[in-house]
Amino acid sequence: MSVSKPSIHDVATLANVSKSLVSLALMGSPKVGEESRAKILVAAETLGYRKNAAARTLAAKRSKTIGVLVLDLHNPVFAEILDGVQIEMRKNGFTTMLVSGGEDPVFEQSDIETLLQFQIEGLILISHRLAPERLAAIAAEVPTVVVTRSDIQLPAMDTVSNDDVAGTGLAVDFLVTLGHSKIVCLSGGENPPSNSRVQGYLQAMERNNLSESARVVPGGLSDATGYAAATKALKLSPTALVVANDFAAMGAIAAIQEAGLRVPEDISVIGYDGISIGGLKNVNLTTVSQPLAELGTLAATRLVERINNPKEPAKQITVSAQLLVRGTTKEPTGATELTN
Amino acid sequence: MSVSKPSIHDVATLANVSKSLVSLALMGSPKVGEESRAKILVAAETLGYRKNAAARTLAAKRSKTIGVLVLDLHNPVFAEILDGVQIEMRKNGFTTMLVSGGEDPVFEQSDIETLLQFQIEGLILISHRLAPERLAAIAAEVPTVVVTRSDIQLPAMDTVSNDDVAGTGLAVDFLVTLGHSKIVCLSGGENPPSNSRVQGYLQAMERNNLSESARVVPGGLSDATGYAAATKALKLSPTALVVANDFAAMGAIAAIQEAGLRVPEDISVIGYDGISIGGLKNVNLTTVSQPLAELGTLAATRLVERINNPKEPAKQITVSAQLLVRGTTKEPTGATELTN
DNA sequence: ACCTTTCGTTGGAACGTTCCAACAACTATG
DNA sequence: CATAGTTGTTGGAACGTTCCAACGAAAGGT
Repeated sequence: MSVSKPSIHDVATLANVSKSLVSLALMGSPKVGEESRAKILVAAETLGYRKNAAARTLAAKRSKTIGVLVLDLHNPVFAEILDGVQIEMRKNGFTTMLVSGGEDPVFEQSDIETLLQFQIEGLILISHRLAPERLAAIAAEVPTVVVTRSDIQLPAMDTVSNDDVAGTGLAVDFLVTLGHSKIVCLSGGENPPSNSRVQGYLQAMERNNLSESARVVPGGLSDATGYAAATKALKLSPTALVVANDFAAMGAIAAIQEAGLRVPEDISVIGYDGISIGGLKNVNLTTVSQPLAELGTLAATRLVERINNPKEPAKQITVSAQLLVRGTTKEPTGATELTN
Repeated sequence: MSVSKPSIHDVATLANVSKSLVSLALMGSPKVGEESRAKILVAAETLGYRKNAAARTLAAKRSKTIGVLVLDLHNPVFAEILDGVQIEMRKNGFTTMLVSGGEDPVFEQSDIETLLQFQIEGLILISHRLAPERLAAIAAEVPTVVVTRSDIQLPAMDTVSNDDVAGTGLAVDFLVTLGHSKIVCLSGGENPPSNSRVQGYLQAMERNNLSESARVVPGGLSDATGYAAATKALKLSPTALVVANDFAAMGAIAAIQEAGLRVPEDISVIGYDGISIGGLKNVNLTTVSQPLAELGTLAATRLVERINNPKEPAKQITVSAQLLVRGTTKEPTGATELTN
C-alpha cells in the first residue's frame, strides 16, 4: 500500500490480475471477461484510481487532446464559438486545451508552442492575428482549422467562417429597403474580417446604385474606436451607419446620442456579430448575427475528420449570417418607405 | 533520421553527446559546459526538436501545470480574473489548463476529473456552483484556491474574494449620502456571493437607520432576471436600486425606462462587479467594482505558494471593492443633498 | 482422439523524458 | 607526488501507461 497515488499496477494486484488486463478493462475492451472486469472496476474504485494522462499519451503515442487558441477571452464572440467547439469535442472523446494569448501577440506564439509540447492532435485557431507564413508553419506540424477568417487558403489548413461580404450586404440592403441612401460604413481596422466587411459594404452600395455616396470611415473593433469613428462620420450627415462589429456599434450609438441625435429616429445603426449583450433590453442593437456556436461545431467536426484521416484535403467552409432586426434601425425621418 | 518527431535522443546523437546532457542543457542546468551547450542548442534547432510534455511529466513526477475551472466564459468577470491568473502563472513557469464546464453542472465534475488526470499540481476554481463537500474532496487531492466565494472555510483550501458585504455597503452609503432613503435591493438569487451582497445591503440600511424601509426583491444574475425583478420592485416606488451584479442592473435599467421613468433622474441604479461593458458610453453604469485581475493574481500567487510548500495552512484572502460612480446615480429629485 | 479456433489473459517491450550514482579528466592542496 | 575536490559528462533505472506476441484452456469440427 504505497502512500502515493495508486497506479494501474496497484489495481492489478488488488484484483489479482495482470496490469495488462486492467488496462484493457479500463479502456473498455470487449475481450475482458465479465468477472474480471467486475473485479477490476471494484478494485479501481476502492483505491480511488485515476488514469495518468501523461503516461497514457506517452505509451499510446496519441493524446486525445486538441488545442484551441483564442484571440481574446473578453470578447463574447469567442466564448460562444468555444461553446460549439467544446460540445463537439467532448462528443468525440477529445479533451480541449484552451489558451488565450491575450494582450501580447508574442505570447500567442509561445502558447502554441506549449500546446504542441502537450502533443495535441489538432489545433483550432480563433484568432486573426497570425501571419499567413506562421499559419503555414503551424499547419505543417498539426492538423489545423482556422475560424473567422476566410482570407487565406493553405493546402493543409481548413477554414470555417461566416460570409462577411454577404452579411454586410444584408445590412446595407435592409437599410436601402427602409429608404436610406446616406449610409456610411465604419470599418474595423486592418484585419481580415473587417476588410471583408468593408468589401461587402462597397459591393452592396454599388448593387443598389449608391456607389457615389459610399463612404468608409476608418475605425476599430472596440467601443472606443467605434465612438471615435462615429464622431467623424457625423460630419458626413448620414442617416445610417453600418459598423464593423457590435462593440464598435455601441460606441457609435453613444457618440450619436452625445451629439444630441437619437437612434434610430435620426440615425440608424447596424452592428455585426450578434453578441448576446446586443440583445440586452437597453441596448437592443440591430445586427448581422453570425451562427457562432455553429462555427465552433463545424470547426470541431472538421478537425476530428482531419485527425482521423490526415490525407483528407483542406476545405473552406462558409456559413451565412443573418440579419437580426432590433431597435436601432428605422426608416429615415420624412422618407416614404419603399415598396419591395 | 526518423520520419517521426525528433526525440532528445536524436538531438544527442547529432550533437555527439549523451541524451542526459541534452536533457540537462535544455533544462538550463549550469553544470553544462559552454561548448556542449552551444552544440546541443544548434542540434535541437536544426532538428526542430520540441520537448514532449507527457514524457516530462511522467519522468519528473510533476507537470508544471495548474488547472482552472471557470463557471461561465460568457461572463466577462471570469475572463478578467483569468487574465490575472494567466499572467502570474506564466511568471512562475506554470502552464495553465483551462476548462469551462459551461451549461451543464455535470460536466463540471468530469472536467475536474480530466484536469486531475493531467496531473495538475494545483487547481483554481472560479465558480460558486460546487457543493462544500465536493470542494473538500477536491482540496484533499490537490492544492486548491477558490475565487469569488468567501462562505466556506476548509482547512486545505484557500479562498480569494472581494468583501461583498462591505462593497454593497459602499453602494448604500453613497446613495444615502446623495439623499436617498427608498433604496430597494434586487438580489442575485441563491448563491454565496449574492447572499453576502444582500447581507451587506441589510447591514448598511440598518447602519443608516433605514431598516424599516429595507426591501429585498428576489432576482438573479442575468439581464432578464434583473429586468423582471426591477419590474416588481417598481411597485415599491423606490428612488434607488442596489442590484446584485452589472448584468442584472442593465436589465433593471431597461425595465425602468420601459415604465416611462428615467435613470438616474427618477431612479438611481448601482450594479456590482465593474465589468468593462458597464463602462461603455451608452451604458455608463455606476457600480461597485471588484479588482478582478487582482483577484486572479492573488489566487495564482497563493496557489504557487501552496504548491511549493504543501504544509502551509490555508488562508482566506479578502480584497476590498471600490465604488465607481458613473452616470446612473444622482440625488433624488427635489431632495436637498445632505452635507457630510 | 486430434487439430483448429476462440476467448481471456499475460509478461515484456516500448514511449521520451528526468534523475541518480558513477566516473573520467583536471585542478588545487598538503 | 599522492590525495581530495571540482567540473563536465555518462549510462541506466525509473515514471505509468499501451501495445504486441504468445499462451493455456475451453470449445468446436472431423
